[in-house]
Amino acid sequence: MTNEANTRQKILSAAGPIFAKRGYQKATVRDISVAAGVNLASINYYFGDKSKLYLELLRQARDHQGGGLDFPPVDGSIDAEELLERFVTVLLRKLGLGEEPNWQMKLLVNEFLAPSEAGRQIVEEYFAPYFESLLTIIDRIAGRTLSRAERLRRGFSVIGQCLHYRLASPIISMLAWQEESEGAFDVEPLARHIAAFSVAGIRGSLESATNVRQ
Amino acid sequence: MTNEANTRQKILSAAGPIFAKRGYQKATVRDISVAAGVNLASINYYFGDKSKLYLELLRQARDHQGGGLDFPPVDGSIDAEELLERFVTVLLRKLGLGEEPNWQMKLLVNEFLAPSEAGRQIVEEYFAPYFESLLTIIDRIAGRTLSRAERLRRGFSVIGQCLHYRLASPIISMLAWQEESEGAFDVEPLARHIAAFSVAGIRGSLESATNVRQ
DNA sequence: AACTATATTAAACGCTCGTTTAATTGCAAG
DNA sequence: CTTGCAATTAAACGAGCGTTTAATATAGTT
Repeated sequence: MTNEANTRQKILSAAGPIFAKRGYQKATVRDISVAAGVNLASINYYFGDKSKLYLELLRQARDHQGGGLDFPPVDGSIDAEELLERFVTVLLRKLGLGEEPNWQMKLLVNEFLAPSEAGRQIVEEYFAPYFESLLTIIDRIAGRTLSRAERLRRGFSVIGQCLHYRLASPIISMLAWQEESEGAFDVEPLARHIAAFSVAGIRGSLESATNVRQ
Repeated sequence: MTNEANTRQKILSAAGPIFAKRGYQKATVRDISVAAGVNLASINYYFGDKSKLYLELLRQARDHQGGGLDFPPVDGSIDAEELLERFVTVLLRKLGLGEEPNWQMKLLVNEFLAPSEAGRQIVEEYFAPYFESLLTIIDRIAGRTLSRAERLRRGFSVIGQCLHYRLASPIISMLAWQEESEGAFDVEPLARHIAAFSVAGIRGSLESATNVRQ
């Protein structure tokens, strides 16, 4: 009993970073067992199989994804534009701009981009509330009632800009090779740009939005 | 001689869609040989190994990526905002919104997101000119001279919005489940939204851009 | 001390993969 | 007809993978 929780926990601790770094397919149970300092067969003994271990880690990541980088509450006391910039800042940080993201966030982002059948629901449970709070910020910036489709498109425009810096980072560093761009893609200036761009975009696309058939 | 080009071509034709659909890792040489109607060993006979076949296909994709969806020339005779909307429309189509993209584009996008050592240069050669032409459109919309960093950030904001619909499509269909959103994410209305959002974003972020330290 | 349920271990199983081998075919040149 | 070379084939190789097994060790109970 004293050891059950022990090796089980050792497996979980070792597997998280490995799954996050290599992805589900390329992460091998042998690597995990070695990193955990436990026998190979222990993984199947405690978790049944590789996929169940992965699912357990995904649930852990959803439930307490460490880091303390939680989005500020969306209340009425703060300027909406300021709120958006904070939202973008936190999201960029969570996505790993500036520093390495923790394995929990990596796992969730991986599932976000290529959901497995089992992981789909978990990711939805994690991201949906954040996305909805972004939509309320957008409502306040727009200043008028938007249709569901209008809100979604503006929300995706914000999220898309942020995700791009995490997804296309190899290409970005290829194109942004100049020394003059020094620091231009650090979190703070980047968040300022995305927030300013988006505030103008949200407001500016309002008049034309009424003409868009949907 | 009559047969050399024959089986070689059969392999190339069969391998393209398979690599595009499954990705490099999950695509197996056995699947390819069966689909091509060719002996398993022929692949190594003609191409050396799996990675060299893949590289050959990547080069093919870069050189003549079919579909006739080329971006319109960026000349001065057309309104810059109109140009941007066309650019976005073509990009969304290339990315496979609305219909299945051809395997050439899929290969290039896959490499774009997770470049292999060998493929990195090929992807850069393909995307760089398109990206630069987007930057000139942005210049005209901005109406004043931008620094390299300012141009890049605005370019990435446009590209990021477009890519998001290809990358996060599973999540998007999860969040946009409503019937009222019917048609709101088809190519044309989506392109109109992204173009309008971006034009406003490009112009609106100009005044604050001067205050951003970089 | 003997028993029992649990935990750990080394080894092997069965499968898939990319690749290689060695034999055979097809065909044009001498 | 025979020689020689390119092309094709069936088969196997060897490595890596997730998983299973069967034996052993450990600790709690009576």
